[in-house]
Amino acid sequence: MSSLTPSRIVAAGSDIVRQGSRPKECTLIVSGWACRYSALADGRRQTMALHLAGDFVDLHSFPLKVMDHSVAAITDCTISTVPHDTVRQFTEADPHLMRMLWMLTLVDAAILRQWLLGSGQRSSLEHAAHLICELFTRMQVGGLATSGREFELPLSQQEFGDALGITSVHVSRTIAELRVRQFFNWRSGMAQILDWDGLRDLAEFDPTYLSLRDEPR
Amino acid sequence: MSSLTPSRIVAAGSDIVRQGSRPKECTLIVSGWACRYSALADGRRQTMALHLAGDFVDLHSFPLKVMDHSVAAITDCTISTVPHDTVRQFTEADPHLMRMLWMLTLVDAAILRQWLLGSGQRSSLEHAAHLICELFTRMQVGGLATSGREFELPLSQQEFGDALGITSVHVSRTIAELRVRQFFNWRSGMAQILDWDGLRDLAEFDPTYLSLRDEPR
DNA sequence: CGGTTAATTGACCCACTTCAAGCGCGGTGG
DNA sequence: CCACCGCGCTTGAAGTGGGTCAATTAACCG
Repeated sequence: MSSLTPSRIVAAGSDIVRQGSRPKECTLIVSGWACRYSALADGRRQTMALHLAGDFVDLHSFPLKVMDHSVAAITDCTISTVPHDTVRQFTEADPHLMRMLWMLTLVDAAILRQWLLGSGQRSSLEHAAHLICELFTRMQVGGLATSGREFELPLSQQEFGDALGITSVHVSRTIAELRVRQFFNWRSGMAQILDWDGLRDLAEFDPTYLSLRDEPR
Repeated sequence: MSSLTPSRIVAAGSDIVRQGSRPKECTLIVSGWACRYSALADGRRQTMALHLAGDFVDLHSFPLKVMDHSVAAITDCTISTVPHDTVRQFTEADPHLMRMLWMLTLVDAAILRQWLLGSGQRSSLEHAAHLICELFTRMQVGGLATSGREFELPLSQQEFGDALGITSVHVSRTIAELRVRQFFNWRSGMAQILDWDGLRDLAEFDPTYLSLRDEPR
């Protein structure tokens, strides 16, 4: 889209959008990994979404105005932005485009519901397996998987745990269990699926919620 | 809106929309309480949203087509529906209306993020306090609070626990603790806030995420 | 090759679960 | 009008998944 600003690079670890701010533009991840997160006063931190290349991280700031959470770069990220004014013009001219953007935020919400289901009801092993299935599926669809069973997962176990709502110590034990079961391996930023069916069944993963099928909208 | 169908009544406990279905209309709660939920194969169940009079429970089915979760009536509910075709016509004619509906789904998502933060990081006491603050605030805004500190909360402790991701036994103990602290009381469907500041501070409740302020959209 | 950060492992702890037994209370029928 | 029933709430005792704390090892990096 010609209305994208020239891309810029954000260093790993730094915030892209801050909670409480009122963005004037929407941010698109061109490359790298980012997360949305919120923290409590004493530092307990919850990641609410993981974003890959091709994702808008703050589309909701267009209708909602105030950010209720922050977005941070996990790896170095290349980002590009679209001014809200441009989004407004384009979407008012084209209802279909508005529906598509709306839909993107709804897929984020559907993912969020799965995370809540995982956090509330799944064991940490099931929850981790589900997140792995989700990320692998999204990366395959986005053409980001290295091969049929490998993909980059450049998170620390701490960051992975922030998404699951468990400690890094327990992430280590959980991944160890997945290794023992020969379901999954993950070392130095590279992950491989060893047994997709095993993971899928353990997690009760059903990709419907990702709305991958082409449908008239 | 004249495009609403005549309302009908759904009995407490029955499903309003089923997971996997493809609704042809959007459902509005006219009176009563409803919830969105998902369940795992063995019956573990997570509530993903609580809806009151005035809420659309499945607006997302308009852009997304397939329901990734179910909606159930908690109390007897009066509901009304708007055909997707009507929503389509009206929103294509009026971008502002589309943005407003989009915004409603985004507020649901913001609530969901708070629930995830609660489920992942807050203790059950803090989490319960936060949910109480949220519901009371929403009911006040909707004119549904009985008085300045009372409101109807017609859920069983089981249902309340399904929203928090804890067992009904632990809900009982948690509410007991809030009673001991003189923060909150809840008996036979009626709840009262005894110490708003206490609850708010315990929960770190900040209503910004509910987007209550009027803003140009 | 030393210095730093991330992952692993072990021992102990605790918030919440499970199981099970009372209890209160509204509803119903005799 | 009251005995009885059933369901939801409460309470206690015991179990457990994941947390905390701390020491060790492995990976990375200049």
